[in-house]
Amino acid sequence: MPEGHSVHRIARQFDRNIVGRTVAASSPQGRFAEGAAVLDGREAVAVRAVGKQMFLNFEGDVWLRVHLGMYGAWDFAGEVLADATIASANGRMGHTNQRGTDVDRIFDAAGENSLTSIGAPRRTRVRVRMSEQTTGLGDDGLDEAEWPPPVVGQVRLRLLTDVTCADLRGPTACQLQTPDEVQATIAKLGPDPLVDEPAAGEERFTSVVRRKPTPIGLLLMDQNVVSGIGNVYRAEMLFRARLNPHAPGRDVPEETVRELWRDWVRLLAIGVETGQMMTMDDLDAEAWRRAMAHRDDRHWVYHRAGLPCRVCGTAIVLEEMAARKLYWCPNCQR
DNA sequence: TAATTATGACGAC
DNA sequence: TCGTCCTAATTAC
Repeated sequence: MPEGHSVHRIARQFDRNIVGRTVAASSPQGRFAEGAAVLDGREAVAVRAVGKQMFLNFEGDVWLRVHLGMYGAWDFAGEVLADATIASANGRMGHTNQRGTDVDRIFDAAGENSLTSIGAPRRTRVRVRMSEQTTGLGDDGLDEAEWPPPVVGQVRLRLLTDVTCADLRGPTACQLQTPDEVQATIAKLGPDPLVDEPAAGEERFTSVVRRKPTPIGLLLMDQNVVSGIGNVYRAEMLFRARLNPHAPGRDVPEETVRELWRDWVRLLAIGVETGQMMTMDDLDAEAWRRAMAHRDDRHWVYHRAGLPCRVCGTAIVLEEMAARKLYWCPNCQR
């Protein structure tokens, strides 16, 4: 269940581990058999992330478009070169675990959860979702692990290089596109701070929001207005701006709208760096450490219905907005 | 074992 | 505004 930061991190994983390699592609589940057949044997040549979508380019002008939706995820297994700036050795991407990272159950050479990799980029042997049948690990970690890894559950698409396995399950979209179709898809999306020039993005975002009668709480979630914001970032950004979710876009002061964009630039960067939707970044070092360690200490309002507002003590309200849960403080956000 | 939940988005009224 | 699709982890019974 990724918002924009996860997709950018996933794209980086593909850049490091899949791009530049020839893949064996298959659809164990069968629902993407035709597409997998087209990809099979091709070299991945580039990857792009825009908002919540990832585009993987293969030789021959073939593109794979993936949108994870609410429960989609990529599982990486085998030898995975971790990015130093990706603070964790990444296995499962797209989902969050209870600690709130977008990594789930990574097993290192010692067979224990490994959530930290600091320093220069390095090769990390990772294994996700060890089954009961998994035998003991050798000195070198996963020498005795099966290769390729056994398929577990509903795998829509498996991309296999000599050393790395990437399994896709549960995506809301997984399709092949021509270069023109990729362009058309991206053209419909609102600005993404990591794709567009921040200043240009700010202009686009501001001018659209300031024209609409739509509640700002809906506009932030509208991927045609701004890319990558989901239900968590939406609630948190509105609180950080002390903004009433129901305020029509055109009634929000221009400077406030610009500040919303700049806040998204900031939060997305932190999210990509840490792998966590850390929205309480204005904290001292100790509070930051605590927030990073405990998922429950990480948000101002998200998932805090009925709990006292961290600023004023008023009970956080939960309401439905466009069939999604919206959390906000009726006192702070007037 | 079943119900519930989830960080999305689309199409039919 | 509603129903629908995608899947697995967590919680309730």
